[in-house]
Amino acid sequence: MHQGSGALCSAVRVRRLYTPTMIDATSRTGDIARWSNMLIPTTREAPADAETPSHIFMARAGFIRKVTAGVYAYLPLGYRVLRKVEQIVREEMDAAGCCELLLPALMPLELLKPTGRDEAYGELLFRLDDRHGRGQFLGPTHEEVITDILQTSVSSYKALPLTVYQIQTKYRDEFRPRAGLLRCREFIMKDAYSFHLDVEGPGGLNETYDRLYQAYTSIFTRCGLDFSVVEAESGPIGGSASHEFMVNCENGEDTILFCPESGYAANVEKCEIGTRPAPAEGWFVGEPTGELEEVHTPDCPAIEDVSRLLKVKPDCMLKTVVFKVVPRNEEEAKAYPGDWWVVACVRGDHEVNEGKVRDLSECQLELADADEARAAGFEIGFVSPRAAIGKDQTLLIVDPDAAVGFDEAKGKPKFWVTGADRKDYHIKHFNWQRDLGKDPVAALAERDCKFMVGSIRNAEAGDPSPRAEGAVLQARRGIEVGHIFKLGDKYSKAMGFEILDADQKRVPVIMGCYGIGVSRTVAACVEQSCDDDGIIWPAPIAPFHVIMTLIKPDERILSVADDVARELARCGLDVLIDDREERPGVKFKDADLVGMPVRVTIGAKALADGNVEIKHRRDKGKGELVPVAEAAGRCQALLAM
RNA sequence: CAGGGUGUAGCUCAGCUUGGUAGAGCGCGUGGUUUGGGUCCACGAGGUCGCCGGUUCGAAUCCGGCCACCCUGACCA
Repeated sequence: MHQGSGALCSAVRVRRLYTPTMIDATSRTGDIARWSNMLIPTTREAPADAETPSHIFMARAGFIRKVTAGVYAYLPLGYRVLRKVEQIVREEMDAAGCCELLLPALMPLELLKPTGRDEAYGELLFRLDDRHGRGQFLGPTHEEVITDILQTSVSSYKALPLTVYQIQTKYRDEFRPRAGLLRCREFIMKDAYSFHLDVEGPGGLNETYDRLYQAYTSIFTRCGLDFSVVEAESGPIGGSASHEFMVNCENGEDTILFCPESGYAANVEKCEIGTRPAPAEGWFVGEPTGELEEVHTPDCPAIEDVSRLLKVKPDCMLKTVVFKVVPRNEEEAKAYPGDWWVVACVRGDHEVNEGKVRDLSECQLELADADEARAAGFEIGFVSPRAAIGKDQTLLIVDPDAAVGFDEAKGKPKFWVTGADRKDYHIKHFNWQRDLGKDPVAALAERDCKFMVGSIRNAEAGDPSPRAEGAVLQARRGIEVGHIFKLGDKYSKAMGFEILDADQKRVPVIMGCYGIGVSRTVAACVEQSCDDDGIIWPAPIAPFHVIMTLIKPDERILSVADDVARELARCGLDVLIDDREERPGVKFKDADLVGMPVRVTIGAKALADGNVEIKHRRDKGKGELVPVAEAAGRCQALLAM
């Protein structure tokens, strides 16, 4: 848990906010391009595999082209957006005191041996053999290389703290790439790594972590995104504290939960649940609902199957999941010989959260292999909490929502269905006190070390907030665009990266790592900002700020267009002149599709009075008539809105 | 990885059940027409029907194998 940054830990939901000064912050001269000179293959129809708005529109508008599953070419307009996002990332990273470098994408497999990530990454890792038969891989992230480089180039504590970053193509052989740029096998990522002597204090990890938290907030704000920051699990990269930056979007793959009272927000994997008080009668207390009855449930290992077959709601069922203890080191393996098990029991409509089971049991766990568990007496698919009773090396944890014998809402004893611990059978009228095989109330009272009640399920909307009395969690979907981690000494220890401190003591270096999915951010922008006609780019990352639609591009009109474009460019605006010999309707449709924030229409009629038409992409209709001389100013004003 | 589905023109798809050597719309080219929200008309170019094998006089179509792509799910049994 990240300590000491108070407000930073709470959810920050940032409104779309960008100002004109951001557009021409560098006071550079804008670009001018003619459509006829560019590759912008717009289409009326989307590719059959495109389903989400960002995928459909970026394909139709000619920003990207699929080359193979999860691999895309960035066409000129797409590449311009990508570069603009990259530039924002660069500016903010540099401002936060980080320095840019470029690591290789292709690396030797041996590099992952010390941290064991060649195994840990498994199938996700893109592997290949070179002509000499040496194992190579394409980098999914770069902790090992950068640690290796720093190890051989930084030998004094005086060089720390240090934060380096790169913007690189990453490779992950996803099970299932999907949704265009949102989940790719090849994608662009900014990854940063920081190195410290300490966690706390000046120059420590926390200081950099907080600074990059702020930098990320600036980056996504400048990109025009509506996003939330949530507490997160650190996942396969490992480490302690971690925050995710989530674009708020219904199409997102991640579920986040937040407390409207306290501002607490977390990924569903991580989200804590507020106290769920014991029933008035106490845990497990309640009369049986009937005789214990065994029912034949062939081929129904899943809750859903049984629920359908027996016409029993999942919230009247107990789901029992078996984990095997994995010794964390040789000491543990020696202290606890043989197989140890943790049995987690939750209500049928809930999901077991492995992280919570791990924390409560204080053991490293993995889901038990079905055959192995059967051999140990757990009839996987038909397990009940009874299976944990009477076994020596087995801990049973029951979630509060499952640990009830009396249904307070209905005012009568709780009816339970659970496995019969025998293939193809379940039991009805399970009663904790009568049928468990030991007295759960007494076991709790005497603090039986093999039995406990604890919060071990994923949080859901409607659960009590862990941070505000009486408040209730709400759910929202999001797209993860940034993730920051405190790694601690995980990598430096594994790779033996130690350094002499001021007291001449060898200490492992403390690390942090910080990622931004650059290409995913581009897609997330489209998800969040489009309408039926196409994309509506936020000005700071639009491929061009202005599209100039020429109704009939004859010499005179072209000359006026060039003049206006030069003036706009002088103000720092990028201009795309649609000079194609196309019907006006086609050009208007394409202008809406590609989504430049401002359109300047130049036609003979308005021009006769010295006017052009200017409108924002969000506004319908023809736009307002503006004298040619005032066009640049009007465009800037619109972009600032 | 499991389950389902699809591969036919640059794109979106029909044709396959019931075998006879391939179609539409969009796009593309030429000519005309039109010129402020995907004009209209005519003519035209473009396909080893994913690959390999089998059945057959004959296969886009039937059978087998492979490959690619897509959807759903996914350590919760």
